[in-house]
Amino acid sequence: MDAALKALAEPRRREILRIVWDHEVAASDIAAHFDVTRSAISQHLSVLREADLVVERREGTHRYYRAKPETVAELRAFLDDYWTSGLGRLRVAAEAAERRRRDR
Amino acid sequence: MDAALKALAEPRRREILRIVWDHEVAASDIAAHFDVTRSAISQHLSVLREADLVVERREGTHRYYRAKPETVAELRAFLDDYWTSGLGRLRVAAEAAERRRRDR
DNA sequence: CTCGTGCGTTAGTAATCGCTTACATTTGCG
DNA sequence: CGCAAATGTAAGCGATTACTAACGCACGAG
Repeated sequence: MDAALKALAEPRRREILRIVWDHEVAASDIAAHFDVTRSAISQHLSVLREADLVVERREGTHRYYRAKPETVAELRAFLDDYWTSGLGRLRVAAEAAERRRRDR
Repeated sequence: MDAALKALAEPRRREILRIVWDHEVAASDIAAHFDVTRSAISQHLSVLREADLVVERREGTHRYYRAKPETVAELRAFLDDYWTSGLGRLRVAAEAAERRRRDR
């Protein structure tokens, strides 16, 4: 999950994920969208695959990538929880105030 | 916005932002939560401040930090849009298919 | 079997990151 | 003023990042 968020902190990878969101796209077709080398894209795809954000299917000499909706959904849920889990935050802040009072 | 997402890709900074979510907390109180140096936390706070995710208020020798809800909301909106903006994705995928057909 | 194509992998590089240690700055207090 | 507390800043370090260039490998066509 942490790996997924880190992977999407990179704009290029966000764009790649968009491209393969609901279609399988071959690596070279993905690379055609960018000004960088195929190699760079291949490495980005590795990062996305290791973060489990995309899946790869091989067919002949081609390699098709597609977003993995489960992981995307998990990441989304993780963030939604982050924005809204106020209880944990309040507790931690209260502890800080408490500690400050005690240590003086 | 990009800076904000990048800032939150770091677990420590996510935790810091949580701590100052709805309370002003002094730098040293924030640092007390972690095993790393005050200095490291100070640098994390700089990153968060430059990403406009927190604001700083000085009072005497203290420096109080608090999350900036506007930026958090913007980031959240940006991501919500990312997850759901399907039209752009379809267009891009269609272009890829088109290009592939043309180039053969 | 051999050659071109599609892609990954390796090696190398400049930049950035997260961290520590040491020093600087500001503020309040006696 | 002189010292201590709260905090930032600077310098340096090992790890990682995003990239390029070059090579390697598997597959399909002839």
